[in-house]
Amino acid sequence: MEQNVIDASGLLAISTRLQRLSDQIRRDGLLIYKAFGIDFQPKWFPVLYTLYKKSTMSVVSLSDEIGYAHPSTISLLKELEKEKLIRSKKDKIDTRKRLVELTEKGKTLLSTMEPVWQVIIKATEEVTNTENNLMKAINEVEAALQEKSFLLRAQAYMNK
Amino acid sequence: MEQNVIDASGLLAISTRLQRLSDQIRRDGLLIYKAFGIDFQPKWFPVLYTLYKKSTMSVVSLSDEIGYAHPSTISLLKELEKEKLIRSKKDKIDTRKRLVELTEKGKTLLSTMEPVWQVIIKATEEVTNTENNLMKAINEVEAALQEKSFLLRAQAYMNK
DNA sequence: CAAATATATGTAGTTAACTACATATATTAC
DNA sequence: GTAATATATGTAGTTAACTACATATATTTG
Repeated sequence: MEQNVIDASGLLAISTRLQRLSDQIRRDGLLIYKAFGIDFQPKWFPVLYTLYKKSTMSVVSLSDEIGYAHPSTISLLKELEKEKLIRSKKDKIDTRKRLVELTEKGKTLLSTMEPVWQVIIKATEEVTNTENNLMKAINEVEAALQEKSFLLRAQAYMNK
Repeated sequence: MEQNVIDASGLLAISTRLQRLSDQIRRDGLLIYKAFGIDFQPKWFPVLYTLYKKSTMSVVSLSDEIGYAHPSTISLLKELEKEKLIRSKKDKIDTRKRLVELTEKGKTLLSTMEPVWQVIIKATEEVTNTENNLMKAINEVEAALQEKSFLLRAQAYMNK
């Protein structure tokens, strides 16, 4: 009985729990990069890694790829441009588009990060490979939400 | 092979993924309350629910209970006080302490929220009860981090 | 019991995402 | 081929957590 109350509280506070965990991991991530003497912020990862894989992308396609609203991507790109890790140029065909790519400095940084990534990946695996795997759980939940939103699911229960 | 790259990328971007999911769930939570015509923000939940369970608490003990830094709690309490959902009084014994409790309005709101919670709980269960249960995964990861931090685990790999 | 330390609360400023709105260019439809 | 619509980018302001610092009161120690 009391267990139900606790479960309810946990479920209702799930966004809070997720955010706290996110903050915690990000702070430690930053410390790990520092310990390796690398000037890199965890929040840069999705943008830089995507450009590393895909070479050249427009702002919106990059945003879609990493799952961010485009203004968030723009502000990350501003930082990365200031750090000279990326550069951008106009698309000759569709002049609305700004094409973004890694600079040499960016490519060099990403390759020097390889060993750090190995460490982070191992530590993350160690922490998340519990009975219920967190990464897989996130993937599954995101897939479920894509199929039918939280709000629609709730509304189905409301109409009963 | 490609699968490994995707996994590595996912693991490295874990804080980003967690935060995005958190944002998404919170936004939908707000919409659900709105749909019920209840003036309630998801972020209020941990504070109000804890006060509902424990009656009266100081600012710091409340913060510890919900796992927030105390300034975050103070700013939530300010909002809740403005909404007249909570009130506070000095601790007669230890005058440094501010004791916080629900007002009648707060208690009434929480009881009218009971049916909404049921809907949210059901929708959340539906979304999170996949093969790897998200709530359980969070609990497991938080327990693992409490035992040994992410940074310490990474450092163990660095020294090899 | 006075000084040093610890604890409780509070304020100011930061961060990293967001939404809403604005503008420029491209595409589609008549 | 022009008008209407859609798409791409950008700016401004918001949000909800945080850290760092400041102050007041309690507790501990010599």
